[in-house]
Amino acid sequence: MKIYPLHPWDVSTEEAVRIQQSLACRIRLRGGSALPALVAGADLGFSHTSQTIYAGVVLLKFPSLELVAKFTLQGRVTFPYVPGLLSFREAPLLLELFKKVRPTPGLLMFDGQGLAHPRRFGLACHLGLLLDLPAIGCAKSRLVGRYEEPGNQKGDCSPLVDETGKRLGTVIRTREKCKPLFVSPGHRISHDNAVRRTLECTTRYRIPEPTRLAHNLVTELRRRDLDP
DNA sequence: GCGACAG
DNA sequence: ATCTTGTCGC
Repeated sequence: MKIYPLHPWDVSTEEAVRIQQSLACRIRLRGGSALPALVAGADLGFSHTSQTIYAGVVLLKFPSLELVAKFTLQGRVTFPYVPGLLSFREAPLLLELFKKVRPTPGLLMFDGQGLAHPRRFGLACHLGLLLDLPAIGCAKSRLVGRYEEPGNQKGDCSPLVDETGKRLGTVIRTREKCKPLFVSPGHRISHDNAVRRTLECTTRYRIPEPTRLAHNLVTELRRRDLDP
């Protein structure tokens, strides 16, 4: 896949914030109505004993969600975890891995926020922009925004809004009796289509298949690399 | 100063 | 994120 190198990664936290502020205006919140043929899920796994990190990307056929390819790569962490700057910690290795991914999927799903970010530029926005593809952020918890608890049935939604009342994303009950998911557009997709695609990618688990399978992939890779 | 804070 | 067995509930 092709990557658009819009900025350096070896930066300070202050520079990282400025990069996010300068790129946020390039995010497009329209699109995603065309059915993708393939959906990609990406995730990272960390080691507790070393600085090693494991990246994984899975390609699923859509809408059948049949797994058609897996890609992995390991590297080292070079940036600390700072709420709001997650992409500077995770995106470098994921981008390296995406260079190996083929064929190019029509939609990307990430474990983290998209628009629902302090500067409206979460991980899904950052990667969606650098890969220039529709992207969705599917986070397991809230970073910013307020919301009312969604209903208890699978598919029940509640808007996530900022202090002004402007929409940042959607809180979705993807499975009964489980904590909801925080879904927001990453790039080239609308709120409604981000919600629609997320639900279409969700089966019997709380986490949508793309990111769930990508998470399983990096977890087994890490354990096969540390145990033996 | 205190609480909040994606992974 | 990561360390962990059983266990309570559907």
